[in-house]
Amino acid sequence: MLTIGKLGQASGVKVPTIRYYEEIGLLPQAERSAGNQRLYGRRAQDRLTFIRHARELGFPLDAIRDLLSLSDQPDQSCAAADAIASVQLVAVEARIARLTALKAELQRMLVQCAGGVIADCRVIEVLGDHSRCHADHGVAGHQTKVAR
Amino acid sequence: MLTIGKLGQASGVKVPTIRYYEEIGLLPQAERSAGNQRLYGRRAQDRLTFIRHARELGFPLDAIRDLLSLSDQPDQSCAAADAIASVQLVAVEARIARLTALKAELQRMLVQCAGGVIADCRVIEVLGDHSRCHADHGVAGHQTKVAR
DNA sequence: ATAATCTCTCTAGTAACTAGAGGTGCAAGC
DNA sequence: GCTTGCACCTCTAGTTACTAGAGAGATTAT
Repeated sequence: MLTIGKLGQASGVKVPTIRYYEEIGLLPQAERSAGNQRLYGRRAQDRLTFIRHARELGFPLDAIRDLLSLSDQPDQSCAAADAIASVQLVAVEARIARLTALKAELQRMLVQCAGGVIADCRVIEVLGDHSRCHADHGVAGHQTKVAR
Repeated sequence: MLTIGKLGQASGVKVPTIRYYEEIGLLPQAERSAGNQRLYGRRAQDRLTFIRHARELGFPLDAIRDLLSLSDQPDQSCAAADAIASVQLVAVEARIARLTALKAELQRMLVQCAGGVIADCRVIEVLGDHSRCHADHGVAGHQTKVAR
């Protein structure tokens, strides 16, 4: 059995994060030692590694919760797991597209700004006047969600 | 002079967001009508448009704060504004690189998962066992920041 | 035995808002 | 002139996924 610190080292997840995962029910309540300290076995370690790995692939915790409950039912079809991963893939692709457009606009701003004075600065100018901007990020109409 | 609702429509920023920007000092305290309602002139509208546009390009509010104070000093060199935009460009590029790797891994997971049963599901398997994963997202050592 | 380190709980803070409660202002229709 | 209804006001709390810190108790090493 590992203490929380050892588990953190083994899994690469910080100690407060492990406690947080327990608090929100992503990990089960840990067993406790006589002195009330958390103890973890192999199962908990595997589960935490799963969570960490999924986080690294960008899955939100809610999706991970679903994936975990799926992985507890090995006889079910994996269509649901596929669906979650597909949603994640689409989200990732959307973020990439969005960021690529931003990158182009930032590059154009910087290239055109020859390093003069603020009054002539393309960066400031483009930000202040949408008509100077080539990127299509929907200034018309209502608020568009900013992709992160 | 515009009321906050009109300003929101004109700028594409939601009303509570405008109040929030005022609260954190990104917008100055608005003038008030006799009945204590906020009123905005051309300057405030320009400033808000600037903020919105910068947000759309992914700048964090702190960077926008700096850019705004720069744009109030038209005689200064624009090197500082360039630097802020450069930092943002680097951050965007890093996020793109990160997300592109995630996308590849997700695609691989999905392609290999032929739609059987959870027990044989590549999605679940890859998440649970890092050695099955081809993506380089640093499972060794300590926690890596997850790019958004 | 004591010091150092680890762990415990609890609260609060982060970014950038969003949602809701409960109450006032104001313009238009009748 | 009055009422209806929308827009506005303030304030609190919630969101995501944690992180930081205080103050106290548990383990481990010397």
